[in-house]
Amino acid sequence: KTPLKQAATSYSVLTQIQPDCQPLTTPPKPKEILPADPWTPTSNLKMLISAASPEIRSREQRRELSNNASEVLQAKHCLQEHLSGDEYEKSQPSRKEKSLGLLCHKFLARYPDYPSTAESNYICLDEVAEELNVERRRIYDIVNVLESLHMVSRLAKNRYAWHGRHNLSKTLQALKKVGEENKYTQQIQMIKKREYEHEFDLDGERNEEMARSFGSNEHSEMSFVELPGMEFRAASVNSRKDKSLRVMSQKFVMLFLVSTPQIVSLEVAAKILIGEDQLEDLDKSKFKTKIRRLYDIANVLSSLELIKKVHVTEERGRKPAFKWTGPEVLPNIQDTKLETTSTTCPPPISESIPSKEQCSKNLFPSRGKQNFTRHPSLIKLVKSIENDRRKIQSAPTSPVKISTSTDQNLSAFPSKMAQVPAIAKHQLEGQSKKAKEMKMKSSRSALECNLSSPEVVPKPEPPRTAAPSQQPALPQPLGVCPPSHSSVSPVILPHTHSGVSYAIYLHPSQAHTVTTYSPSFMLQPLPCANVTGIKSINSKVLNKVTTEEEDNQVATDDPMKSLTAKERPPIKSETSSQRCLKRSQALQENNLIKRYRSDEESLDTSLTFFPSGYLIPLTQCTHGNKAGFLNKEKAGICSLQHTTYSSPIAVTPLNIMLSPTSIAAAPVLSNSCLNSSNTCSAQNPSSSVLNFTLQHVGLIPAGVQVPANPVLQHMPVSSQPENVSHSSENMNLQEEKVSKNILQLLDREG
DNA sequence: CCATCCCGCCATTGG
DNA sequence: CCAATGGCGGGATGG
Repeated sequence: KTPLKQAATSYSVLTQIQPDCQPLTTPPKPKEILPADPWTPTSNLKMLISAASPEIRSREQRRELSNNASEVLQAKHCLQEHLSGDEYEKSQPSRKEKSLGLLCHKFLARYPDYPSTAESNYICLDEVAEELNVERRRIYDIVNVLESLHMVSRLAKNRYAWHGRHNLSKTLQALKKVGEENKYTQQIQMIKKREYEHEFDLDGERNEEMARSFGSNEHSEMSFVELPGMEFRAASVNSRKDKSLRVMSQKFVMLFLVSTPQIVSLEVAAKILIGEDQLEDLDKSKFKTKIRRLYDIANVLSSLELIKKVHVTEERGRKPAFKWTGPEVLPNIQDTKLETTSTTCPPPISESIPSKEQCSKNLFPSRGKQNFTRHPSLIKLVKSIENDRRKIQSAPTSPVKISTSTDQNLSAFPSKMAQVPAIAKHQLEGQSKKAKEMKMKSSRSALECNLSSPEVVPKPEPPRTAAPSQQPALPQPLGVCPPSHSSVSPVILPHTHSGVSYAIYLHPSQAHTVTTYSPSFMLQPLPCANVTGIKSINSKVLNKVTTEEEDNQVATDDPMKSLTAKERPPIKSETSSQRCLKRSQALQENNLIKRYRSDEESLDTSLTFFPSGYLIPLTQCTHGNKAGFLNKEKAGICSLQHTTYSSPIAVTPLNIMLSPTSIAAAPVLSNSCLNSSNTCSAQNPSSSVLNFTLQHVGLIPAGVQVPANPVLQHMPVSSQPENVSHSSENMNLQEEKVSKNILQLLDREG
């Protein structure tokens, strides 16, 4: 409102930006370096640029045009528009310029990513607020989420310490772990599932089941996740840990770290974050508020370049979502010695040993005042384990032993197979709007394509470039990855990720719709219903993620949609009849679902999990032959790395890479998939995968199909065994995990 | 219209 | 008790 405001901002920003030089002290407030020139769009522009450049400077290795830069540029454009038009708009800082994101950039620009010594940088809220010319309130917003990442810590009122990204890696590890313990993956699935059902919406009876499905889901609240080593001092000042924004922020991050295509839609996030306290409370206003907060958090996370905004498009329309762009988080196996170098951030650390030691305590503080908030989760873990045990014991069916089964969220499980992005999307250079932009985008996306997948598949037919020659190399899948790009290609690391996602390849005509979905859903009884799926037959766009520059369509995970998808090409005759029956069958299936549901009920969260042995990471997608096969099968499946681009035309087939493990596990697959294989004529995806896989690996001749277990075939509800055994497996592994951790701990201390 | 999210009121905290 | 914090959601804004 006041012109002074702007002027002040501009100089303060200009002068504060020497973080690289003297990180040791809070930059003195230079009062009159710049004769605060009157506010003009131009000056503001300058400010923005200057704000940006040091940022960029400080992270040379960064991708050229990161969100960071682009964001600023965007603002710049905005301003330029103002300029060109009429600069009469002098007084309108324009909402964007006051955005939290921008503010956050300014804030971050003041401090180095990796301060040389942790203790040296202090932040005085007052000061910052003043210098940045914002309401103090806003600073709190920023600082809170920074604190949730342990990039800062509170020292006293008005006083924070700046740690930069030194702790980031550890924090993320911790968060991921907690997220796993919280079964966030499952919760996400749950939400999506329900969402789907809702949409499926047969007659008015959807609410009834919704109510209880979450019932078992009493998730004890977890509180702020502390980083060991950061807690000192905290006790006195940090007593109030229940600050929701911080916790919320952590949880939000967890969602990313836990879900496999690291994309989280606001909606899902909000639901989960709400669902934790109060279960089903589709309170509209509460939801709305949650979303609001998430935007706030997302903004600063974006500024930190940990996430970026994308869109998940499905038949309903596009939903806002965010994609993790931060460092890959490895399950923390390596001890404190080896700093897991994040892919994104240069690990300049060399002398930060003190701080590291400080943090290196252990992730599971066992006693003393270290009893920070870590405990609740542990407790919860135990609780949930016991719970599981109980459930299992009371389970109606005796568990079937599945050797390789593993829970999704056991990241520790050595599925050595690296996942390499499977599909590459080639941009159609058909249309043009803004030449330059276009150029930029396409080049960039091409780049990303390259990164995510060794080869770009221009068209389906001539697999020329493609690598039919590319044999499914079992042992080392990684080789293919271009090592260069940092932030975009975290893939390089052997992706120990637990949950692997799969993509369904659609018929060429459906084009631009590649979907990833998480395996766990495949075993759901729902597929049947799906297949009968109403709009599925023609539904073209199932799910896609669009980047800001809506050029790239990224695959995302939405089990439902994707399932719907595979129904597509009605090849067999039965399909038609099936279609006729759609309606009635649908109802029938609905019942089926319910039945299943109730059965499920005895089983905790009741999600059927895809044993990890089923992981079928894909190296890459290649020629069209396979595509044909897949299409015929109505579904192809491959695992995706986070980003996948689909071409409007090209159906990108795949190479499946199998590890011995998965092969071993394969037979089981036929078992577990039958539940969906009878009612619907459509072939069950799982068996498709199996067959495809086996064929591909040469275990069975092409053309031969491994039939689903004939006996079980007519048992609609048959997933229980897996479920059970699964849970138990899960439990065991978790326990094992815990004990391992404890051992580690002891080891370290000893 | 609707996705975003700025703004600042006002309840809590904590010093 | 008062300043520091930080829920919270109305309503503005840009696309």
